[in-house]
Amino acid sequence: MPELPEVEIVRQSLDKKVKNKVIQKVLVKNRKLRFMIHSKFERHLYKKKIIKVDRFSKHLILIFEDTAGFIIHLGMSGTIHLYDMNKKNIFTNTSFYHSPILPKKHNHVEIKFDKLKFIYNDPRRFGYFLTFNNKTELKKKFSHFGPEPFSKSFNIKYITNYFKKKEKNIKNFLLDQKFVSGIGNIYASEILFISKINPTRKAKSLTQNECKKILLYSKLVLRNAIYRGGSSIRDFKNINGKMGSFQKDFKVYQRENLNCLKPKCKGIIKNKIISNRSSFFCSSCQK
DNA sequence: AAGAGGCCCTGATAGC
DNA sequence: TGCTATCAGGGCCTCT
Repeated sequence: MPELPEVEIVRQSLDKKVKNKVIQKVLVKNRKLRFMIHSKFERHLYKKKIIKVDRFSKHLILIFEDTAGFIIHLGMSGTIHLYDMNKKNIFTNTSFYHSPILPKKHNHVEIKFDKLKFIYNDPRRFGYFLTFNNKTELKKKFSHFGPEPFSKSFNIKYITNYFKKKEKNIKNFLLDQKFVSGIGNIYASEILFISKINPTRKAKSLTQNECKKILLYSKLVLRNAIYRGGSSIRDFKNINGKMGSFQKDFKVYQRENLNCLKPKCKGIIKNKIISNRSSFFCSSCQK
């Protein structure tokens, strides 16, 4: 479900809630996720104090006092729910059921802090947990990932070099985490719309100016989405239960057959399946 | 080496 | 009401 902006919203909220809290108990109810949750997972977390919740790309990184920690990837349907035993409050980042009730089915991991319970729920099981013992190990986990859009190494030289001789379409590159990490199917369509680039264009065919647009608008679209609190597709909520509002800004995503929102453009938004993923674009103004 | 396609899952929704 | 088909925001693996 979540792309970089949604994960960032979860990170911000989660950081406030679990920072400086000590893990008292870990209960793994179902180890089957994309990768099996390691048998040492519980022991790895037990009695550890979380000093920070960080993020890289679509990964949450929970860091302990001793620089060890663990990574959470939410996959398509992973959600995090926090139950505050003092206030009897439930904080949830997403709710598929429009309900503030804690989910019953598909809870995989429960982490208990003093007066606070963390629940990881994932119906489709595309998410995963990974542990690391120190900074070097953490760095290694992300060594095969490309830069985030906000990174200095994601620059015009990097993009133009990368696209040389690349036959694959630009849409697939925006989704390719080895090229740039953090963009998913929604924002890929949005970035290409603002850049006025057709998703089916071969990467090598992009001009220097078009590469600049990819660079600029990748940053802009994601920043704006974070600012707006993430997207609310199927009721995305941040961990305080507040709805994100970026979906109000969608220019093409899920707007099939509607008018193009570019001023004076008479185009209609199309949905073309590219590599088995829907791609929304205006065939009139995206060249 | 790059690129295409299959596949891992459950649940919501649409159409009959 | 119940069946079936289709689709979903991710990304790994295998094959060519």
